[in-house]
Amino acid sequence: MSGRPPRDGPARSSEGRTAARPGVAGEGGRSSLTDVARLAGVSVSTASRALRHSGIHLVAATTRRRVEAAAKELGYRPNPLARGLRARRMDTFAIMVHDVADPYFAEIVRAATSAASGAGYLTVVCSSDRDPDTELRYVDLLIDHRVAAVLFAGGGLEDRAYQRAMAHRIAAIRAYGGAVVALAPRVERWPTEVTDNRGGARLMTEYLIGLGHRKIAFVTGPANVHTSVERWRGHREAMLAAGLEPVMERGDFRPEEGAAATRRLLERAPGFTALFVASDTMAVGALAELRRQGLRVPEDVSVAGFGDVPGWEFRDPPLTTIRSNLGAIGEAGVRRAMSQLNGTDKPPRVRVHPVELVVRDSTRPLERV
Amino acid sequence: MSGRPPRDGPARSSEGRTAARPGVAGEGGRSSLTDVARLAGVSVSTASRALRHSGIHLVAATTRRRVEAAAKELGYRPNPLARGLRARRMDTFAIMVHDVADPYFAEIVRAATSAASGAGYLTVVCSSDRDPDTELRYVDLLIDHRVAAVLFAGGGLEDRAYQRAMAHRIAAIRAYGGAVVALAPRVERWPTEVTDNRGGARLMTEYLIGLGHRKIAFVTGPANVHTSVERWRGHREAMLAAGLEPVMERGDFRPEEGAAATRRLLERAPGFTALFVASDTMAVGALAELRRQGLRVPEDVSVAGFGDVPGWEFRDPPLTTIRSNLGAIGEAGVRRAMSQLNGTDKPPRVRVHPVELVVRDSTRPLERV
DNA sequence: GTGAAAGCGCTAACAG
DNA sequence: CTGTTAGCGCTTTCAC
Repeated sequence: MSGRPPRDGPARSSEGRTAARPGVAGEGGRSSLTDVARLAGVSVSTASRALRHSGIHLVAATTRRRVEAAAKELGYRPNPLARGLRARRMDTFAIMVHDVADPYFAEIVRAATSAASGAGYLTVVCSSDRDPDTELRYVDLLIDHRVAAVLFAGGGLEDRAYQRAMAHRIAAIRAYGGAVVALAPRVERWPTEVTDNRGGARLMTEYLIGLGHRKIAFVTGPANVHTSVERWRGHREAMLAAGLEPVMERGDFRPEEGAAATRRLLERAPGFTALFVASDTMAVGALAELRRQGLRVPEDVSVAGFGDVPGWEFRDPPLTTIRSNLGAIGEAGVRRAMSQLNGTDKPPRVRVHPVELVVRDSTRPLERV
Repeated sequence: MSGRPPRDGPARSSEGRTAARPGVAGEGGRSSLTDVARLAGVSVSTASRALRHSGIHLVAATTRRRVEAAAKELGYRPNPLARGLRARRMDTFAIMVHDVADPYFAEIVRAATSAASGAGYLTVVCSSDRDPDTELRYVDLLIDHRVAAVLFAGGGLEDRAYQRAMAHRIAAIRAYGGAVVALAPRVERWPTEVTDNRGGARLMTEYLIGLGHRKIAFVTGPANVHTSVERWRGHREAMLAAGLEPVMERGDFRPEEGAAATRRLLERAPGFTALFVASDTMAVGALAELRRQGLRVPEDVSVAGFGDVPGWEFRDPPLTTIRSNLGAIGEAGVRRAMSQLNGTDKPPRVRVHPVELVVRDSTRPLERV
């Protein structure tokens, strides 16, 4: 029973290069269940049962031990493709983001891929550039590959045609037993793990008002992204509740656009003493623009962000912002997908993750002149 | 020939929910090659040939047209799992990074996933946290999944045990026809697309020397990462060539560590007039630390980075840095993998991508007192 | 408790 | 040029 196991399958010549070393893991999963069964002296089906349903007793204890020993000796690793073909579904996740290079999404991706790999799942990352067609094409590919779950990290797009097209695809995913999770607000009624966009925006606005600011300008994301809508809604509510007039401009979540929106605000509504940019990424651009125009932060204008991307506390000035726990959302998304897959998902459908106000140096009380 | 195609396979009850709508794409790839063949009135193998080898004429033109029409009518999409099982390899890429949340890697990932998807490939992202074991476990999973290629975006680790373990796995990948590409310096002799780390470090150092600086401090990455070694080497060469004494500290590419290394440098070798931090990410930390210690940039000390992560030109002060074209490297990596897969890869094995000196506001000529 | 057999969807000999 | 056959590696009836 020592040395190389017998193998009479169609051996490819190149296979000889890496000689099978029994017991050494990571040799590339070269021996199949057939090999294991043969070495253990049982049929393939028994081997399958022994290795798979380790909980239930479908197989005699001694047989199971023999199979397990054989598997270990051969360094057996099941072939996920064969399994997936049979099960009509792969043990693979996918995460859809608007832009992986945006630190906000990168952080979610980091947490999600890490959580998934902990459960032995690989994660496909799709960066859609916020383009509906690209996103739909990606989803088609994901369906072809029968991924177990798709996590949509970006806010939904408010576009009827896109939503209809997406609905068909989601039905297809569900049809083969796949799961879908939203990590940002969407019209579709999917299981959702989301940051408290509206509450966070309200919280920050109330904080600024509490500092004595009355003329507060606001920069949000694109009108067709649900996340932007929620943040704008929260800000607006707080402003109106305080009897203040909201002033808003939009960017597309990139620093350049944060700068451009700030420029427009400076022209359209000069004299604001606080600027709330509902995205840290855009806030960087806003700070640059204010500097360019000779305005000091926070002396001349207080600036607040949203998101609190880790590592950004090193900027100058350190930004007051709303901290969303991006890592928690990524992990929760994976857990949520898992529980859908094994049928243990429970209400509530939408789980809102609390945010936290982080006060740093970019905001200060309004000095009454 | 209208309406629902006949289908006598074992229909699952849930399948009725999304009725097959012939001609409508994206229905989830529900009809198989068997369905197409039946509709076209040919055998499965003929259908396969007609759809696959569209270039060569293995099939009569009329037959092909009939098959293509049937495929289109059914919205047929080949099942990559079945194909992969047969071909012993999937049409999927993987990219291994030290940390997806590091903008440096995020940018490479963005470019690579985008290039891959252009060719119809999905991309699995693995974030190893610079941990050899995590990385090896990931590679095992990738091998199980028979990914077509693995792109290693992070510098290799200088650890014999890790290198040996990796060598076995790479052999396994090659054994099934998979490709491997390095996007950073490594001891392993893989096809490589890499930024000019050494030349870039030399270039920046010469620039600083040209500004009149004589006491130049240097921060590089971890000693066991090959990228760090290259940058340190370039810096050292330029310093010695100018008859100057190099002073170096190490960080681990995170801002916190950039700050810590700077602090150590300030203690150990106070009085330097220029600080070259061989990573933009760490430079952010360095800037924060200098500020904390009351040193102005660039008045008191010039600071230079390495990498030029897009979007970071908005920081204060805008950083003088070495621009690596991260996007180009990501794309080149995918192209390189492709050419290995179809056997058209050509020398040179290592392709070095040129860098560019980007002068901004964080450096200035030394003022002779 | 175990084995034989069928089949997931596709491709590639091998005949004809 | 096209059909028949034989798997890729695994899981799951269905018998015994």
